[in-house]
Amino acid sequence: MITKKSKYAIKALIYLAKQEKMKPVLIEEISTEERIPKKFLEAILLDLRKAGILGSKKGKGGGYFLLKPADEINMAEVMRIFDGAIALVPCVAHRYYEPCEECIDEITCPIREVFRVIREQTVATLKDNTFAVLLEKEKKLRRYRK
Amino acid sequence: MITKKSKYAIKALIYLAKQEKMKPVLIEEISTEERIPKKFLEAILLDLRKAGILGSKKGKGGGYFLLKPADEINMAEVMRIFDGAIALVPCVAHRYYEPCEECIDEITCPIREVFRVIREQTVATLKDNTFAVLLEKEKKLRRYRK
DNA sequence: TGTATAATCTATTATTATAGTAGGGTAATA
DNA sequence: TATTACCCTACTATAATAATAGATTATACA
Repeated sequence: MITKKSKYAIKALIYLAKQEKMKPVLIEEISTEERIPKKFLEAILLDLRKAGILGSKKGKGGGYFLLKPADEINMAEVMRIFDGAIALVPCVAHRYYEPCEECIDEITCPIREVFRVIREQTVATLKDNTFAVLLEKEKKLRRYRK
Repeated sequence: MITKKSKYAIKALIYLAKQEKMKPVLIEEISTEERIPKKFLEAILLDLRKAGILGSKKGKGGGYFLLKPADEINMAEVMRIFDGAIALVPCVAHRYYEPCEECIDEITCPIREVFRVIREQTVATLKDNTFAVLLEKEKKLRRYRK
């Protein structure tokens, strides 16, 4: 399961992607609109800034804003920031590789291949979903609802 | 990430699938051969028995054995026993459905669809991998190694 | 230049899940 | 009928998650 941090981060980024470009948005506003605990959101936005996804401005008229266009940010990179590896076992992770500690022989491990395939499928799907795509999906869903 | 319980369960089942059919294997033997803490393994095998995957026999000559042929047991059902839902968010889980507690509106949630696709891909891959398939894979990997 | 504003940093805490361990009880079989 | 091996209950250590509290720093603007 994905963590709340990842989910909150995705929600906050969708909210920011809807804004006028580069216009800073208050933590307070995102917190209220998306119902995310303010202090918790603070830490999340800070991580997104450190990862180079968001920019920030202090003082009056300050806030957070996207540093890149919405079609250049995808769900895979966001989830990796907060949840680490996307793979279900560390031995097939791409950026967070580690041998499975209980593994006797990685080379002949038959389940490794299975989890490698799953990781590739999952990463591909997450990468396809940029925040531009997510905005489009939300628009469509809202139309169908009416 | 998958839990150790799931990994140990898969390893134990592979070990049992290699045995002469219906011949009970001691917990002690599986524990030693697969390097799984014995007491921990006991609980795992018990869960597999309660799930109808394994049978057991007490007393001398007893032990655990597969109740079904290896091609009728797959990784998805095993992982569900120990890790619960395979989905990355509860709102797209098949057998363990729950609304996401922080979700404002499930109908217009754009990430739900993404995680639904990922769940379907993952489950399909896990289901393809029956324990008969895993045994075949292991054989192949051993051949290539030499 | 001062002050309100808003992000940033440092610490602490509650809760839950994981990964075991300990020790005895119970049932089947030679 | 003693042995063998499964079965059950309870406990514990560690780590991760999901927060909260309070002090600090940077910035705009009057």
